[in-house]
Amino acid sequence: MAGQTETIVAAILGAIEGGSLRPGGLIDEQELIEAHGVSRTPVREAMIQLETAGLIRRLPRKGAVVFKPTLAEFLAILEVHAKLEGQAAGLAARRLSAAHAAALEAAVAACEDHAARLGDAEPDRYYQLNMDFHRVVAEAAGNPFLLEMIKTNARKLMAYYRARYHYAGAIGASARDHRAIAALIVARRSEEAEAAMARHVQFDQVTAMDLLAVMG
Amino acid sequence: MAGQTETIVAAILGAIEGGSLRPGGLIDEQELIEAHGVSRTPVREAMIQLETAGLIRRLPRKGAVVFKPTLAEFLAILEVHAKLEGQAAGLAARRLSAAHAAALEAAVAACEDHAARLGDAEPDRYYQLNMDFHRVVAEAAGNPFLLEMIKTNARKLMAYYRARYHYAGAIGASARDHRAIAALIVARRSEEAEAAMARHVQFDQVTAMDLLAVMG
DNA sequence: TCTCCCTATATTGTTAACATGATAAGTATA
DNA sequence: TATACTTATCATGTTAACAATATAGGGAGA
Repeated sequence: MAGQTETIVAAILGAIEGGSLRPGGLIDEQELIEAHGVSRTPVREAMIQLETAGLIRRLPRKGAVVFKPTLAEFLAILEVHAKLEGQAAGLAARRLSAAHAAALEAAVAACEDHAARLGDAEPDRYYQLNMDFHRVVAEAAGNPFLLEMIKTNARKLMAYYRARYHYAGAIGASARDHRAIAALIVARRSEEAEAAMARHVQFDQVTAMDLLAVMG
Repeated sequence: MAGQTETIVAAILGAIEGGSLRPGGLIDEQELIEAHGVSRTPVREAMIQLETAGLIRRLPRKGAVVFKPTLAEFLAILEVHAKLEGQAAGLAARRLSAAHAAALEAAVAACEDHAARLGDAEPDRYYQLNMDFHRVVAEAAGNPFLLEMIKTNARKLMAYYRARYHYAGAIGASARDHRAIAALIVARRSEEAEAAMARHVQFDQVTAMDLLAVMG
């Protein structure tokens, strides 16, 4: 009967990543209690963990909501996130193992395949492929702390990433970026890989404004 | 009677930063309960927060200990930390306000003053001045998320930073670095400031090995 | 004397109940 | 009719007690 808090945390994280809990969405404490048959404490502890990680916010007497960054917060997180993803790509170029190289190729190929066969259709599925690509790069960097930070930040920006692929041509452009970045990593061109990844993540302000318009 | 958890968190953080709680040191739950006259829950919640932030570790049946990185962890954190501090310096060079410029000059001057008047003496006091310098730069970057990440990472590396200034000549070298970095920031030479700060933070492996030898 | 097993104890996760403070609703008065 | 005050309800932080589990220590047997 150990680890009820972790179960709740996993459940909430799953709901956030799965998209059933959207940024700004309320997390019903009572519902979680009944759904998992536990008391308030494990749920409460799970909330504290997620709040500390910055993934939810507990508003006084309003309940907990999934973190939904303001425009300023969004830009601030993105600024750092782009840097970290860039570092990951740069390190991956220096440390790429055979296994990671294979995984990287597979991830890029999957993105290209989606773009070629489906075009702009099924953006949510491409979102998953995109996640895979970035995860593989971060893992190939061989720095667990960097990986963890990237994961957490990505979750905060998730809703915007998701919305991104609803724009015409976005998926094709993303897949081409991925191929270019992967080529630089495989070629061990660390600094160029770093710069290319940072550029890829920190998309231009016009795109950012588009997304913010959609997300409200 | 609100905010007992926060009180406990602040107390532990203060003890860590003050140096009375060293990395690897045990955090006595019972002691905190008695010292603050609270029950287990607020203490427990404080522990969860600090563990999520990565500042402490809760070992099963061994109690909670202040996070003490292994060699591999230390290097991994430092690798990311240097990047983030570098970014902060680069952004500060672009965004420096008059108020921050004044604060920066004061922080650097304090470091130089210590080096000139005290030399290698009172390393723990210089440690505080060093913290001030890095905090000012991070604040001048104008990115609250970046600031928070740097703070948390710095706390994890704290013990090593502290030990660093016990080496002959370390304080003088640090103060000179600070002056050079500040000059680049004031001159708005963003990329050079970023590179200089990254180099300053990610000290060479020889130094790292020295510190690890001391810290065990 | 050494090893294995059993028991006692202590730590930790969990529960239910309590206390407090805020918000909302309803009523009364201007 | 609108506003202000009072009351009731609900959310939330906190407490104490309970339950389960692992570890350590002691005793017994080889």
